[in-house]
Amino acid sequence: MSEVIPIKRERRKQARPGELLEAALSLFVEKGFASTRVEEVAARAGVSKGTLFLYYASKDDLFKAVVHETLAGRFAEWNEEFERFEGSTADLLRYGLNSWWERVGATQASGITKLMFSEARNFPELAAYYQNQVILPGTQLIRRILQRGVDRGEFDIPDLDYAVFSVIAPMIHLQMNQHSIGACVPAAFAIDGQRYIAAQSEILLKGLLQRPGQALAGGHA
Amino acid sequence: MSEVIPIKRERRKQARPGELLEAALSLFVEKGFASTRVEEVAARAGVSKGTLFLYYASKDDLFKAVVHETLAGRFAEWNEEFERFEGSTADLLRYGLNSWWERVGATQASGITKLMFSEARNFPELAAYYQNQVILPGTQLIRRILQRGVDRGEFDIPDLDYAVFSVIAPMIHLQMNQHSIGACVPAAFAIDGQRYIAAQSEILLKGLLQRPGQALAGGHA
Amino acid sequence: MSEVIPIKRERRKQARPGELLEAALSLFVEKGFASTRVEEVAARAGVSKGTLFLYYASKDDLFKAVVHETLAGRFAEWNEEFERFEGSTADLLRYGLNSWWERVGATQASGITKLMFSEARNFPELAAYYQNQVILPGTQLIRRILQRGVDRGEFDIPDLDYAVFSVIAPMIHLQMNQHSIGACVPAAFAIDGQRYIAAQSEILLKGLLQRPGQALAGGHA
Amino acid sequence: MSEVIPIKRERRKQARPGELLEAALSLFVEKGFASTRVEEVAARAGVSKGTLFLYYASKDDLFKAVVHETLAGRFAEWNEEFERFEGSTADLLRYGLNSWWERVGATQASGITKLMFSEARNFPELAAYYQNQVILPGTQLIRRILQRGVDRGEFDIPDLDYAVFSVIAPMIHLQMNQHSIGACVPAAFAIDGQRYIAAQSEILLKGLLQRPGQALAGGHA
DNA sequence: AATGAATGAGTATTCATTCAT
DNA sequence: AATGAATGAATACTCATTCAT
Repeated sequence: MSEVIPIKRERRKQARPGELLEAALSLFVEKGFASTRVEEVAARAGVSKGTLFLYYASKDDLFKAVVHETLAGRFAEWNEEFERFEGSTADLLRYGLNSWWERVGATQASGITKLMFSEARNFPELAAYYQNQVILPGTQLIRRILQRGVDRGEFDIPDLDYAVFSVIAPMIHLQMNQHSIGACVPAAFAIDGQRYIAAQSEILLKGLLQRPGQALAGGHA
Repeated sequence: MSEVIPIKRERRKQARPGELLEAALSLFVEKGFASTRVEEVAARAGVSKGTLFLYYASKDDLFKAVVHETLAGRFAEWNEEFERFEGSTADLLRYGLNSWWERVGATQASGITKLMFSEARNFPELAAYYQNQVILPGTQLIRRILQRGVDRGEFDIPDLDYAVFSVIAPMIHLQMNQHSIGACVPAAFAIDGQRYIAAQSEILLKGLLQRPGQALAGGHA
Repeated sequence: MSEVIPIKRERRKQARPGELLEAALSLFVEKGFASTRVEEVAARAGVSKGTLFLYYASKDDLFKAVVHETLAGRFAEWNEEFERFEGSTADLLRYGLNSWWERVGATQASGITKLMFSEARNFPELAAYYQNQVILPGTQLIRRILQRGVDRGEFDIPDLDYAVFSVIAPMIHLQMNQHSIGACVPAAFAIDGQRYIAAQSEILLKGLLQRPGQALAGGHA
Repeated sequence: MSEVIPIKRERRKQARPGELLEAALSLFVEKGFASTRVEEVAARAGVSKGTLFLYYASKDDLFKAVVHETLAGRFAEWNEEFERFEGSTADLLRYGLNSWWERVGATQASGITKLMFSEARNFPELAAYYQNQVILPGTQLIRRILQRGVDRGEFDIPDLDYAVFSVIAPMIHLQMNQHSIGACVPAAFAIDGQRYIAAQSEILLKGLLQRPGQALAGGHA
């Protein structure tokens, strides 16, 4: 009874930065950084313009905070998870892509990719950060998975370094689409993420798997 | 003697709109629509700000013109070319991807993709245009190629509608990368387009091709 | 044990307004009224912004309080002191200037002059107050001293009303300099107040004193 | 008749910077730098806000330009003029002070002094410039005049370095007054510049002149 | 057609002031 | 009394657009 329950003001203060970042992410993704007014961000977060500047010193700072917050320490957890996986590498890859879809692709967080690709050249410093925090660890994670397949005799991959893009490309494409053209187009044309992931997984896996007793028919049959 | 000058001037005058569009495309791709100043566009095209407005009524109009100009009638020619192709569908696909790389991917024109994905939500009207002029015809072109493979017993494609993305995704990814992160990152990390196309082609084709006498090992071998 | 704290607090509380005025005076003098943020004033006084507004209803009010506090009842004491002086009027003037230097010129209080001259036109009401509380009484005090010299046959002053400025001008100049250019300039260029007062006193007195048996050589020799 | 007379637009363009500086000087003097809005300056110069920024990149830049413009090369001319003077040094000093009053003290230009003293600490870079362009040359000019008087046996000046302030102080005081308190006070209290200069000149000269056959009565008669 | 001077609506940012705690 | 989070009016500065030349 005498316990001091955190009251309105206090509770809100704690929540402010997060609410602002969420609002900023969605608006930056929607309209781009330059076309988003800080006042809109503040309004969507339910505060006044002045309050935003209490937490972030400038619009640029806000952008940086959005990127850091959304990306920070994404991969530690996943690395572990995949390290412990015990099934076939094909299943690992399927599982990975589906997990990614559920945890990232289908959520707000996926917008950050569109944001980075759209604004990279205006924020080279952030582009470098993204390269180091997302692209490199992501690429390495995928590379380790593919390597596992090769090591276990499951996969046959001539150019391992570039094969990772077979996994990355659909993820990028799906995210970019969702947050741009896909959002402007009648529902009939919209891409179904789950079906997309399923279809790509199967083609991709068939493309990677070792085929007992035969070489690729390729080239000039 | 008095002939040379008028010719030069005339040619210049004729060239203006094109020079402006070219300048605009590269700047829009570099910095985004909102962060590009019309004065920069004019300067890069070698004319004054006022002159730009002689040709395009507004910055938005300029953007639309850039998109229309860059996209107009892209596919008619290709459709025919592919219709006449006589080799295997695998080769057709390889040829298509390489052609695309040479004629689009490796050129300025590839920037339009980044532009469209970045700005779609601010120009829904253009997004629709892009959908109709590029995405639909492009998708259909690819779909026809895949269908050809299926019809001829070369390919085995469970979900044809979504299989087209296996071809599209790498093209999108490559273009987006080139004009964003890829442009901000040390050369060592840069992606080699030709190698990228080659690697993806082979994985993709292996993933699509009919495999005599066996089903996909899938799931839980 | 429980006595010490309340005393401290009490003393603090009593001291607040004074600490705030002191902080405000020095900051206003340093940076001007408009460029000084109330938050800085509060910080320098060791309280929060909100607390300042507990004591002064607005920034303007704070400014007025600074001026009133610093100027209030400056002259009553001096008038008496000078009234009782018994030596020569030259000595009285010397004594007056040196006293002023010690009690005002060399102290924080001198800043108020810079402040008033800088801000007068934005605070005409305060300018009037300053005119009445400082300029008029100051002028009259000096005028009485000069009159004393004339009455006692020590001084020869053709235009008594404007002669007072001979005394005032160096004081103003010295104060203005101290709190502006003088504060921005290498020590080598700085003006030594005491030497300044001494030098001006002597020239001034020589300029005022009766010269037995001869007229000014001046003008049209 | 066929002569191309500079037309409205062109003529105005040439005049712009000067008109802006004039407007800025008077407003800065009136209200201080911080309290003057650039829009007011533009309005007083008869142009829009945007136009001001066409000529001066920032409000700070405008301020610097005002100072430079008003002060630049003030002293070259005067130095020469005084070098050629042939009368008594007393007359030279009288002439100098009256010239100064007519050419500077009574004009808009005098406001710059108030401006510099008020804003020096916010623009240390300009304070240094003022020190070098105005205070130093001004001091030296006056010192040379006083030295001339000493050299010719006209003046008796114990502390020459600080004696210059006897000349400077009234000029500063007069200017400061004019542009601050003096502008806020009923006409009855206003200082008459010419009378001020006259009164100070005579007291000052009497204070500087050699007195044949007697020392200063001073100190302790 | 071409220029570039001029405009003013639009936007990021600051800061005096309020008020819930 | 004291705090400091929140506000929003105020202001410097930008840039698409106009238009006289």
